[in-house]
Amino acid sequence: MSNESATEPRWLDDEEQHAWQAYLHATTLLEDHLDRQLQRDAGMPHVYYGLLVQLSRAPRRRMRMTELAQNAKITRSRLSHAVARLEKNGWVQRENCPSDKRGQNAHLTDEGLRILEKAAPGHVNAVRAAIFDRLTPEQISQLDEICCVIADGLQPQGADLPWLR
Amino acid sequence: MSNESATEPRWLDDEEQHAWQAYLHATTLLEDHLDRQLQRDAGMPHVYYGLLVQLSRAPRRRMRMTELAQNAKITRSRLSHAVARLEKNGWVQRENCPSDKRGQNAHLTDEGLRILEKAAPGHVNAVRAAIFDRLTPEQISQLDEICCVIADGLQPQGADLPWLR
DNA sequence: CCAGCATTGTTAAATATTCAATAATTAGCA
DNA sequence: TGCTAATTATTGAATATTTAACAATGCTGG
Repeated sequence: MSNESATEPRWLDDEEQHAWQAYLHATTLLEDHLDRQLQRDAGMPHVYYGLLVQLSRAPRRRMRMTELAQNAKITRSRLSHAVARLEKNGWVQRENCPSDKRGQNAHLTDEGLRILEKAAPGHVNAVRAAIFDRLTPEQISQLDEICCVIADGLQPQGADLPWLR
Repeated sequence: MSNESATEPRWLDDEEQHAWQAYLHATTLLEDHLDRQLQRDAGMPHVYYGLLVQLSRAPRRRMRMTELAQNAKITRSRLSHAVARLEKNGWVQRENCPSDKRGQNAHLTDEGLRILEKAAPGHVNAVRAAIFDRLTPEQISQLDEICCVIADGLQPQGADLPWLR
């Protein structure tokens, strides 16, 4: 009768605590850094840039809103707002989906592609400088594996929906 | 004269690309997950929770605004807004700093501490479930090391200010 | 067919964050 | 001392995100 696990959780030990702190510091510093870099050089936050990248890789530079949101790991609502803004910039255009009257396709415009190509080198540089030029090849593959484990655990992987909220 | 590095950046190779994608997915999924968990269980986003944690560990549960911002890796402006909100909740209180008339101390109130203690178990659980229960001890120390490297590279480490923006 | 349920994408309002500018104070130094 | 630069913290406005609700359309079983 000495098991109090119901009321007393398993706290993090020193190593876990340290790793967790390091993780928080690294991720927040990096995200801030990339946001500023892209805001300055391309006029958009990192997430928006990621959307353009996704679209640029899609067939005909088009993607359904839901699929785009899934790939970028953001909610549909957030995507709606983001695309509205990108559309105002002329970088993305919305189109009705032919096969589903509810659907919309986001289309990366020529101008959007130009902006993306202009921003890409600086962005890769920043990512390299922050990560890949500082880690050994072993560490890169460790990071990859670790992140996959974490991401797998957070994806509603059983079902493919409603995936996020 | 075949070096075009000035115009053509070193793009990420396949492994780097994969690791980068995994990193982005893991970090955004995790941050969203923790934000929702804490918003639901404690009525505040993850960053705000982190501020309360910092204060709870500080001597007399008090800390100068700038120091708090540094520890949490956020801007002073963001902290000002955050503390304003936490103060409205009654969880934090601002006090004039005795030794520097410009300064303010943020003080974690008794009620703030109660809220924190109530929220902590669920939060640790969530962090454990997402990370530490899924990684091997080796991976945990790898993650620690990797994150330290990344964070070190992004800190204006030479000077201790202006540290963020 | 069609009634109900699910999915798609959007919206408004509340909340949070960034950015630039500001007032107040302190520190450095001629 | 007195002057300038730097530091502290805040503010307002612009931007971004969350949350819950919604309209429109699609799907499915009776």
